[in-house]
Amino acid sequence: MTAAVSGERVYAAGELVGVLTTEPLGRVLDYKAPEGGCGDGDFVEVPLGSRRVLGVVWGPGEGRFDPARIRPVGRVLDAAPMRAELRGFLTRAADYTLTPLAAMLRLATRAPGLGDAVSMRKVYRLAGPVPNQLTEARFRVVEALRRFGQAPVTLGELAEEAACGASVVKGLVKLGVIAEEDTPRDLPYPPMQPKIASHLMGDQVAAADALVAQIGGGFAATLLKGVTGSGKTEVYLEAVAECLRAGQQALVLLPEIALTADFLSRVEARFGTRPAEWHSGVTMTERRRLWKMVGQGGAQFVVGARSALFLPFRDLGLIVVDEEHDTSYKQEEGVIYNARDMAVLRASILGCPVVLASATPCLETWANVEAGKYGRVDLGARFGAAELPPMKAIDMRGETLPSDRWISAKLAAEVQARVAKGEQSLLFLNRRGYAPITLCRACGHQVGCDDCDARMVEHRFLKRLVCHQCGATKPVPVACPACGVEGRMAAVGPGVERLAEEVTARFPEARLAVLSSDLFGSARALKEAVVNIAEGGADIIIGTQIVAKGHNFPLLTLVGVIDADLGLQGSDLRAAERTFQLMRQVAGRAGRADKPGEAFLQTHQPEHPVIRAILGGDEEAFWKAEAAERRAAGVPPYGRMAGIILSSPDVGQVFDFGAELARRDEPLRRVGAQVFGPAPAPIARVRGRHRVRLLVRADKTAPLQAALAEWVGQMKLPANLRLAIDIDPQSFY
DNA sequence: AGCACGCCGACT
DNA sequence: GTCGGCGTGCTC
Repeated sequence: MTAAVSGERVYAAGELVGVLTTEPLGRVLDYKAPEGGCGDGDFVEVPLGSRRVLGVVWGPGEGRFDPARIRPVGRVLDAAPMRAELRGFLTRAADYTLTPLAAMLRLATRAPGLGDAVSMRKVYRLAGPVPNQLTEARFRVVEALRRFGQAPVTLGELAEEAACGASVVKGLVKLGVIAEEDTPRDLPYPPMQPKIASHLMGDQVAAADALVAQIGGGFAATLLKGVTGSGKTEVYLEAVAECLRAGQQALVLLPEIALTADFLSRVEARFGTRPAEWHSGVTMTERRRLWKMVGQGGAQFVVGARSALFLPFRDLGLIVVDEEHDTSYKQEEGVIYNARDMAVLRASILGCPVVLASATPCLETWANVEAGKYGRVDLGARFGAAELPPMKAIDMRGETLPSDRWISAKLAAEVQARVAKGEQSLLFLNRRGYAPITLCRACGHQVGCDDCDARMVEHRFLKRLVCHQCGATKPVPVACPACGVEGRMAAVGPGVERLAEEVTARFPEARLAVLSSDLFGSARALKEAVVNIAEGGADIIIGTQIVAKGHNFPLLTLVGVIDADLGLQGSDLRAAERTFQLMRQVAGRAGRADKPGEAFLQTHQPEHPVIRAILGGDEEAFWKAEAAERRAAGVPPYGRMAGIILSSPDVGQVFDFGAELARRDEPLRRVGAQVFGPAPAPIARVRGRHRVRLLVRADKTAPLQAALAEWVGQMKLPANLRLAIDIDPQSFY
C-alpha cells in the first residue's frame, strides 16, 4: 500500500505526517506514521478526540503542534492510495468554490465501508462426481448449479434457485459434490470490448476521428455539437473506445435523469458489456465495489451522475460531459459546484481530453469556443430529416379561450389532423400538477406553503396541494384559510394534469399519455412509459421538461408548446438562454425517421427577440446577440459573479448580518468588485429558514476568490446563521 | 461533525 | 443541594 510513486513521499514509522480528515476542521492535522510506515495519498483511520475518523495522508507533518500530544495513525486502509492528481483536483476545486477541503474530501469518499478489510463471501460450484442416487432436493441444487455455469453463486441465491434450505447445500458440500470457496466480495467489472466494430456514417466518421486523435495527447477541451439523433453518443463512444484500447479509463457524465436503460444498452451494443454505473440509485454494496475497483483499474468505463467526477480513478484518460448545458450539473446544496466546469478542471490536471456534448451548448461553452479555448466538432443534420422541424408562432393575443382551456383553435386543428393520420402529437407544458394557483374568489388570497415563500400547486392526482420547493403537502381547503368563506376556492392556471383534462374532453377518441416526473414512482416506471409511447402506445403526449431530455419518439410529427412565454418571465439573465435551449430541444422531438414534423409555439409576445430567434432558427445569431448583451453588462461569461446566501430562522438577524457584510466591502473594492444587496433570495424562505442574498460582480481577471474569502472572514457567524458561497451562480437578478 | 466543558433554572 | 438545558471550543 505504500509503494513510492514518482514525487510521492513515504514515511517511516514515527515520522510526522499531515492528514486531511473528512471532519470540518479547516486544516491538516499532524500524526505519527504508523508501524510499517505510510505514504502520501494513503487512506488512513486516525484517532480524533474519542473517535476514529477517515483521512488521507496529505504530505509531511508541519510540526507546529505540541509534539507530546501528537498521536499515531490508527491504520492504513486497504484501498489504493489517492493519487496526487486527485489530491490536486480536490485542492483546486476547494479553492475555486471556496469550499473547505474536508468537504471536498467527503465528496471523494462517498462510499460505505472504505475502512473494511477486503470482505469475503462464500460461493459454491460443482466439484466432485455427482452420485447417481440423490434426494430430490439435492438433485435440484445440482441442477441449479449447472444453470449458473461459471457465475459465482452465494448460498442464498443457490438455495433460492433450488427451492430448498441452506442445509441441503451444506450437506452436498460435506459429501464433496460441491465446493465452497472464499472470493472477494468486490469483483472487477467485466472487461469492455472496444474492438467491436462501430457503425458510423457521414460526418460522424470525421467527428469521431477528431476526438479519437485527442486520446493520449494531453489536455484539450472540445465542444461536440449535434442535435439529438445526430449520433453524438456513438461519436464520443468512439473516443471512449480509443481510450480503453490505450489501456486507460473513461468517464461519461450524464444528467441523472438521462442515465437510462436505453443509454446503457447503447453502450452495451458498442462494447459488448455494460459500463459501471454511479448514481443515486446504486446500492451501497455496488457503490463500494465501484469505488474500490476504479482505484485498482477493475472498472474501465464509468457512466455516472455529477458526483462520479470525484471517483479515485487509477488512470483516467477521457471525460465526456453529455448534455453539458443541463442545469442539473450545478449542485446547489452542500458543496456548490458545477460539474461541467469541474470536469474541465480535472481533465486539465490529469492532462487528458474532455468532451462537452450538447445540441444546445450553454453560453459559457459557446464563448470559450469563440475565444479559442475550446475546440469544436460539429455534427450536422440527423439522417432523413431536417435539423429541426419548421417552427411557427401562434399569437395568443388574438385567441378568445375560456378560462379553463389553453389549446388554441389552430393547435387543436393540427392535433386533430395527426390523430386522424395515426401520428403522434406532443403538447409541452413545463408545469407539474393540476393548477399552479389556488385562489379564493371571495378575498383573492392565494394558498402558499407554511414554510416557504412559494405558492402551493394543486395535484389532483394526489388530491393535495404540494409545495414544489420543500415538498410539503396539505389538503385542498374547502374554506379560504384567510377569510373563511366556503366554496369559493378556485384552481387558476394550467398544469399538465389540467391540460390532460382538456385533451380528454376535446379529443375523446385519442389515447393520451402524461409524462411528468411526479407521476412515476421510479425511473424504471417512467422508462417503461416512454418505451410504450415510442412504440405507438399513445396518440397525444402531454409532457413537462422531462420530454426534452433525449427520449426518442419516432412517430411524433407535431410539437405544440402551450406557453412559450413561461421561461421568459422574471428578469433572470439566463432566462433567454434557457428558453431558447428548451424550445429547441422540445421542437427537436418532432419529425424523425423520414416523417417531417412541425412545431407550434403559443405565445403572447411573438416579437420578443428570443421567440424570433427560436422561430428563425438562426442559432449563431442568437448566441452572438446574447453574448453582446452579457459583455455590455459585464456579467458571465464576460465578468465574474458570486452569490452569498445567508439563512437563518430569524429574519431580522439575517438581514442585519447581510447589511453589515455589505457595509464592510473594503476587501472587495480593492479588487474592483462591487457588492449588491442584501435582497431576499430567489426563494426567500425555505423550510422555515429566511434566506437573503448578496451578489458580487467583478471583472473577468479579478482575484475574486481571495477577496471573497477575506471579506466573509471579517465577520464571525452567529449560531444558527448559515452562509453559503455560490461561485458562478446560475440565476441572478 | 461529535463530544467535552461550563454556567444558570426546576427538581428529589 | 444536583440534574440537565444547550452555548462555546477543541480535536493532531
